[in-house]
Amino acid sequence: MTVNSWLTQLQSHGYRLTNARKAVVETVARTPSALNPLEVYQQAKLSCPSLGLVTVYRTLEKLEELHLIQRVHQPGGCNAYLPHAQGHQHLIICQGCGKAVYFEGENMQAFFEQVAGKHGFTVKEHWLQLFGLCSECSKN
Amino acid sequence: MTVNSWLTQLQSHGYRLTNARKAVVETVARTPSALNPLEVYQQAKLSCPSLGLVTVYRTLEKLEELHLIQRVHQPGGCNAYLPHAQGHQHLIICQGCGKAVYFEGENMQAFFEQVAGKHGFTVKEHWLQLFGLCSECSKN
DNA sequence: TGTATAATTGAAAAAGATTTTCAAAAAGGA
DNA sequence: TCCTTTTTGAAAATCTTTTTCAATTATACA
Repeated sequence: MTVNSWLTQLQSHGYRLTNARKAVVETVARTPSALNPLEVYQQAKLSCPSLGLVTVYRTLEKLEELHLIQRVHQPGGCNAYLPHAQGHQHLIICQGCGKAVYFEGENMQAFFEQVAGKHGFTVKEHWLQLFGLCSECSKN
Repeated sequence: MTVNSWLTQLQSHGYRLTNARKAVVETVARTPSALNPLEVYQQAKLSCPSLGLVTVYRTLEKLEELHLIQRVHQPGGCNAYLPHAQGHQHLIICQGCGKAVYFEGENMQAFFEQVAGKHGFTVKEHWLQLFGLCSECSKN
């Protein structure tokens, strides 16, 4: 279960396990779409009523630093987070419900290097993201 | 020349040509890397000393609305702008000097549709961006 | 070439998002 | 349980972006 593994990782890096952190971790780990700090706060506050928004910011920062979550860039904003994928993966995000799914990079690296090479660039990193509709949302 | 074409476009959409707008347009059109509003302001103020930051925000908004510039997403922030590419293109950004170059999408659409289909998604849009070093910066 | 008028401007204020400060509370080792 | 250090939430501070508003300016028209 992602939640316990994240809590263990926080602890093994010297961070203490608190109710506030558990609530934030549970919220981000179980939500299938990217949430911004305010959304995490509102959701996590349900299970930890004393939670403050500041603690959400601080916890997200630690989770990102441990590569447990990752910031997601969308046309509407770039401050939402998702659990990090295993290895290097790319994202498809549903424009209807926000659901996000990772997919493998396949062998695009060679293609990227070739294209970049034409312009004299050496590629270090790449971002690939698809936007569309998931099966549920394309029904309507 | 991009500058004149942008000014003409602004005018043909009912916007007046002012010194403030000319300074902003010139700055964005001639800079080979993505600039954020503050950077545009500092640069454009050199040729229009009375310029205010607010006007930079308002002008960038209009240029984006006319699809003359486009917002660029980078790890360090998502509020910088570049001239818009002809047709659908992708970006390579130099991590050293910030220089940005567009490249054509080739035939990736079919691949994207196939990958997305595996997860039940219909693709509407995609983002692809490469980060690396340009020929100048990879020398050092 | 003036003049009227509607758009545009910059400053200041407001709004939003994020970060810092700080005293009180809580976690976890002894 | 006690002690030390971390963590917390509230408030204040900071930064970015937007709104408000009176003064200025571009442009159509006489």
